[in-house]
Amino acid sequence: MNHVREYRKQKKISQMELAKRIGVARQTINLIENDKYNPSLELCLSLAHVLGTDLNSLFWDGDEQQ
Amino acid sequence: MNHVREYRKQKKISQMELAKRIGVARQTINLIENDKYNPSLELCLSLAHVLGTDLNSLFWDGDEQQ
DNA sequence: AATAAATGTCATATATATTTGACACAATGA
DNA sequence: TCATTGTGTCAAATATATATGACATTTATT
Repeated sequence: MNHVREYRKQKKISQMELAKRIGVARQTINLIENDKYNPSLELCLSLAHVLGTDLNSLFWDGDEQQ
Repeated sequence: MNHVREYRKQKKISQMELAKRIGVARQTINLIENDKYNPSLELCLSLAHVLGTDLNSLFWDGDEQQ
């Protein structure tokens, strides 16, 4: 239940393009977008930077959002 | 360069106590505090919840902090 | 000073994130 | 309709996060 896909589409780039910019495999992006696994912090930080946002916006849901 | 240790000390709990509450090994906490590796997102989320804070406060440093 | 608690660290084992290559199918555009 | 691009997914291999047990050292606490 993260917001990676939304932010990626907002940037109008493909999974492959996003993967290339971050330096991971396309499958990694795909699996993260579909909540199939559990990325490392370093990868989350790269995603946030490349997508022009921050950790909370991508991965922190619910009530206690600041 | 995360802020786990600061928030843990603020809560006045040991690495062992924090590890127990989160359900990981004490070494895992120790290595994260000392930037020896790269926790999973799920673990980061647990840390944020148990420490009463959020992802950005623990792991998002620098300029673009919101 | 002595005892206990907290921390740093090592070595080995296991679970799982991530990679690579490939294929099928959907969507898009020529 | 054909070609292209994007996406979902599978299987096998590799890298690395995490666990377990142990020990040394530092930091309270008495």
